[in-house]
Amino acid sequence: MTEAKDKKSHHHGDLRAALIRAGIEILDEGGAESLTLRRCAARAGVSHAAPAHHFDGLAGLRAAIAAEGFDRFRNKMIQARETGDQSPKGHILSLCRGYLDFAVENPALFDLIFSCGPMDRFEEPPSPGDATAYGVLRAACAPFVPEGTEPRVIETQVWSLIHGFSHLFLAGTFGPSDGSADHHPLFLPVMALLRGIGRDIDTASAAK
Amino acid sequence: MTEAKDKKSHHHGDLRAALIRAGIEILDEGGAESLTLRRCAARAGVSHAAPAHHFDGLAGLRAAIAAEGFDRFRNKMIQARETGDQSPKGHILSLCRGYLDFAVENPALFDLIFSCGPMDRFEEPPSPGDATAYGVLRAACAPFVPEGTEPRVIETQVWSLIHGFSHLFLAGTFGPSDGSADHHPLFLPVMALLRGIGRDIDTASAAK
DNA sequence: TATGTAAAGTTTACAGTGTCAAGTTTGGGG
DNA sequence: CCCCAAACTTGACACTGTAAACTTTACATA
Repeated sequence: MTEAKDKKSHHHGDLRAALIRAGIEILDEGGAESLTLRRCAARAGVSHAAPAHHFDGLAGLRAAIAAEGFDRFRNKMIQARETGDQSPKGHILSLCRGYLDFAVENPALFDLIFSCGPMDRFEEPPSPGDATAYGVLRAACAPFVPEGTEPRVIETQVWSLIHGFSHLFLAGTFGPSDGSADHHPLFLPVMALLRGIGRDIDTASAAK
Repeated sequence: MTEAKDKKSHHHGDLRAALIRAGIEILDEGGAESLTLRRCAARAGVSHAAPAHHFDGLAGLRAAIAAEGFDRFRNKMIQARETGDQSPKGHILSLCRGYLDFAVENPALFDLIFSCGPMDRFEEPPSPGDATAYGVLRAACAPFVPEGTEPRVIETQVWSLIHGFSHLFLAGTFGPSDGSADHHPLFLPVMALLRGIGRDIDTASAAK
């Protein structure tokens, strides 16, 4: 009856995917507070207890939505990386642009992604290459890693800077967003901090 | 009956403060999900509808708790600033240490602070001086602001970097926290990015 | 083909939740 | 002394997550 892919076709087709889709819609229509098991079920056209057969309660649904959001996040960054110039610096800057764009366009989903426990870790490298969102960042950072330095240091610097800016921007810390301009005027100046990336780290003067 | 400061002493003493206190306790015992109007009321020893006379619903209580948390946050940073060495760089590094410490020690409260809309803004300067949390940051950043540069740029760089690191650390992105060490091993290396602070900003190569 | 079985979905029920509308107590000012 | 408004209680309602029992369906197997 309903068009199903081919995954599981007992009754609904694939209710699991439908529930995740419904959840994401609800999320960016009404924010995090309005994400509800019963509402997702209603939008998917099933009874309120149906999701229990696919997710471990509301927490399970949120985790599944976060995983799907993480996928979209990765695709956004892959796409963003290719729009900038082809210099290593251009790669990183375009990546950060994509990061901020995704956060602004999907604020509730963005928050959820970082509220459901870690998706994947630096410790676990992308399976073949660039499979994970962190893998995308890692590849962009690679040219800036000095010999003998742990890549994670550079990656964490970039990641922290763009994530902090995006999160604070979303929280309204930098003032009301103009809405007109596609980006906050502080974006480029803040990213300029990455100029000094990859140099030696003087832990000596910072240790005390 | 109960010991009251002297604010309002109709029945309870000062229920408002008691509810905020109860809320913070509940928050770091059971996390954000367990913060409930009825639970706060019960812990404060009043009926479930009593909070309605002091806060505008659950959102109002959360906002009040966030405001109180913001105060503690500011005090933590003021205190942290004075523990480091007296160099400008020491000021900033100690401040960032305090930032991360607060986030780790009060994760739910930290999240709440940045989930209830902006507390104060860069636009509104600290009343006389250093009154707000941003004022503390501003003072620490002041020595690094080159002549003719907008102070907000430097402040936003520092703020974004330490906030992003703290938030990602809390989210578990950097892997499970050891728990043993007082800080994550990446903290100092990441903060080393601030070495290059205050220099000219080459918007030219970053514009494209 | 007939049948049994397990998954998928429904229905019912229950404890908590926020919120509103009343009622009740209390304290202080006319 | 009395009255009134603020502080608090009580009761109710809609909504939520969750668990249990029940019904339907699709598929494997005999």
